Amino acid sequence: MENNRIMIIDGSSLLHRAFYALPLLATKKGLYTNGVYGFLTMLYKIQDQYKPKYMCVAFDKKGPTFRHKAYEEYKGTRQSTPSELAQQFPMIREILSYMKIKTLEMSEYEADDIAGTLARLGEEKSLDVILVTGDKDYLQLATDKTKVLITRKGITEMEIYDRSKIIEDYGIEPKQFIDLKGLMGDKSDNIPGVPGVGEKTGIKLLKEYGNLEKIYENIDSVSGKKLKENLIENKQLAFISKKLGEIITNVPLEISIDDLEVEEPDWKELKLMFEELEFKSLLDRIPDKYTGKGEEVKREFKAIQIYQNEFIALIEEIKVAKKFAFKFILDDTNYIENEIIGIGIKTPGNITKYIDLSQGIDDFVREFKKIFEDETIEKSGHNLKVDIVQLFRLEMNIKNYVFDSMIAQYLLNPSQSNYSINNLSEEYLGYYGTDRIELLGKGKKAKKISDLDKEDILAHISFILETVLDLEPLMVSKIKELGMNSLYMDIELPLVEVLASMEFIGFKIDEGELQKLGKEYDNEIETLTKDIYNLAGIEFNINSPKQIGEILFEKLGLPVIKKTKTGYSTDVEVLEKLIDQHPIVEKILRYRQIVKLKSTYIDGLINLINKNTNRIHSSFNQTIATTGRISSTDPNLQNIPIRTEDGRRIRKAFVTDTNVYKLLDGDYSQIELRVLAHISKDPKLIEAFIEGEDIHKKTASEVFHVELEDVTPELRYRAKAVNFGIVYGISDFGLSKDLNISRKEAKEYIENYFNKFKHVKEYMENVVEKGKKDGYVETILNRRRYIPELSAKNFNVRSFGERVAMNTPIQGSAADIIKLAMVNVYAELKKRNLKSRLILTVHDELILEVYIDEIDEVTQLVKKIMENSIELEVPLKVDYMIGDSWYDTK
DNA sequence: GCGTTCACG
DNA sequence: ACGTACGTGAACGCC
Repeated sequence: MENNRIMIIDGSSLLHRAFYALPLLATKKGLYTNGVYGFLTMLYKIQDQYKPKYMCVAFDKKGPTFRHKAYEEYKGTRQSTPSELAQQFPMIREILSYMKIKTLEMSEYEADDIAGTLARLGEEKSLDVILVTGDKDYLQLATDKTKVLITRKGITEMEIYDRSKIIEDYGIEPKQFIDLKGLMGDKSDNIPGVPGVGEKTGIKLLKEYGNLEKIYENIDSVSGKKLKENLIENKQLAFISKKLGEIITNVPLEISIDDLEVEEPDWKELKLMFEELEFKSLLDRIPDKYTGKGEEVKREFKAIQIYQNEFIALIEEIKVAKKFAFKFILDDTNYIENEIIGIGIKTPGNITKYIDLSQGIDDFVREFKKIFEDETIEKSGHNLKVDIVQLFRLEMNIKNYVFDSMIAQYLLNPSQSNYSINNLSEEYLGYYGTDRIELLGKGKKAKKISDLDKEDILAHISFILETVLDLEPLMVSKIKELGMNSLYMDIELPLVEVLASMEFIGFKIDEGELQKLGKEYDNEIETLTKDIYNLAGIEFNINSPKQIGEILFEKLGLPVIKKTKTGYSTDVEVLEKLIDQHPIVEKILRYRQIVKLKSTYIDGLINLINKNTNRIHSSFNQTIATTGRISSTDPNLQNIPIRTEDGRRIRKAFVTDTNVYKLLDGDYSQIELRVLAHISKDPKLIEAFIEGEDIHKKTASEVFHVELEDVTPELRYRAKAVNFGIVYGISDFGLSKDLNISRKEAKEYIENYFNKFKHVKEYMENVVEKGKKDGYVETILNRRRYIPELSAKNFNVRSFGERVAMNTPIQGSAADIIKLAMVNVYAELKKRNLKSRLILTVHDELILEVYIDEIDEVTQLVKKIMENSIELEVPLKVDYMIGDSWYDTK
């Protein structure tokens, strides 16, 4: 800071400008942030440009000012600040405090008076003064030393004025702007001025006479009869207006310029704030070392490496403690087959021990197997699924694991996007250390664990394990407080091992079948490509929606049905409406379909077949879906095609291990509607399920007022759409789009439905109300999801919250139920020592590889467990199929 | 890295 | 009047 500048910002003005310049952005939690974001963007921009030595942000203070005393109507027409903006004032103040930029406010004075005063003080100290604002009134403060920086449009453009620029642009001195205000007034502040005098006339008068006093001294010589009359009649108003418009420069501030010197920000707090507000681009401004790199950790973590001759001592330590936390160190995230580099083990109160396993693991396994399998010793960890997979690889069966901090946090807040150990330690323990991503970097530049110094690995592993043990009592008691102990201990925690097992076993793939299908798809793609080029009369990239748009809507002149942010929409919905208009449309639809199958499901799957096992080992994530569902990646096995025959054939490649296994696929029938019947206690719905009726048919009969036997397939189809809509938190718009009917008609369907299923309607109303009151909604087994959107002012955000409130207990309870079934199936198979095994779940479906001799036993067992893991007001029904491939289990 | 599209429940 | 179905993941184009 070699310069001598002071920058004074009108915070109130700038936040207003930013707020209205940007669309109403909200975070996932529903906090509005657009004003704050725009403010910071501007602040950083000008700070980078001018690098002031001193900075300060002035705010208006609530309550009347001396101007109100002088003139009662001052700012009388001012609209009250919308709450979406009002809530952003505390946010920006908090951020400024972390940036170590002083904020000032004074009762009875406005921000501009504070700015004017500081500008004067700055000039007296011979500083260059820069005033930043969105308010033109500041121009009166400009001098040769004081410059005014005014936002122009949006948030990126600003214009700088000093005295000479103002004279050049307006032809009057800055000080004369005060007189100008007296003449023209200010609508937004309800300053009256002289009627009929605007900026042009005002400036003309001031150029001629100099100031308000001189105008009135020479009033007789003013030209224009009407103008002269107005001036005479409103003399008093003019002088009051001038007084109101004058920014005063002698506010009794209790602070000196020296107090405003810019300091080093509190990076740690700033980072947390930017993360909470989801300001990703601003996070780049946080120096690396505060985003968590090595030497700057607030707490230092130590571990010691031990060797084989110390195993006995460690085992003794564990046996005494009856508890330990552990984590494997792997050289990559593909943990099914990558090298195990080491393991960290920590017992409460003792230093973390690290064992290098890269040179040989057998001795370790021999010594520690009994420890991991000892039911009297508790184990804890973070993201234990990965570690349990390692134990499976080493043929160890973990027993009595009691805490996984990642899973615990997911239950406490399933909406979180990052469950890293660093996040948890910051939130619960107020310290942070070095977690994996920060140690290794991400993307292409990512290092390998094996490239790291031993010191870093030791610090990393001890950070994790120490944190886990510190978190455990805090998080467990929180979970108990919220009534989720059973959900945690009986479902989510045991499920970790189930998922680990499913990943470890994998799904056997017939690669030849995929290759064969791929060739068929390729042939068709080739033909389609030629046809499309011919029909278009030009070769182009059919994979580019942009180019398709150009061909269809510009070259071929088809009508535009809908637009996206970036141009024409060309999605299925649009293309299906255009299908009769040009033969190319049908070809494009078909092309899209086949290319999707080829690239995602043929090429994508082949890529992920494990060469050693000929199996696909997907990852099942337990902490992604906010409703409680499990998700699947690399590959996603939960969206393998089924709806069209062309796609469904992919499932022929999903087979069983050798000839001694078959696939068993059991799925819940209508689980979400059954859950709805249970939680709404709707008698009609409950009765329908108890009687075993076709629920869509029954719905059709009720909604369309026809006898059950008169329900046509078309009516049933519509009723099915209504049922889906109910589960999703229905809207007439959504239903009308789905069924291609008018909104009015859709609305009637919904009204009819709610008239017949009155308790469902009540449930919908009650759950939204409960969500608004408590801030969260719950599933049958007390899984909780917070919905801050429910208290949003914005209609769309709030409506979204309401649909989420209606849907989450339904989708989430269904997830509870299938998870419970998975845990029970897994345990029972183990207990009975069966060879059959669970390999996949698809939300309402369980897939097992069943040993041939066990088919009858396992089928009955799975069906029974799935149907009886929980007792509801309605029966649960499971349909199942057995086959040699997933295709055959239809 | 984001937007579009499309696969599933 | 607002502009919307709920929950996911992968491939691709484009900047």
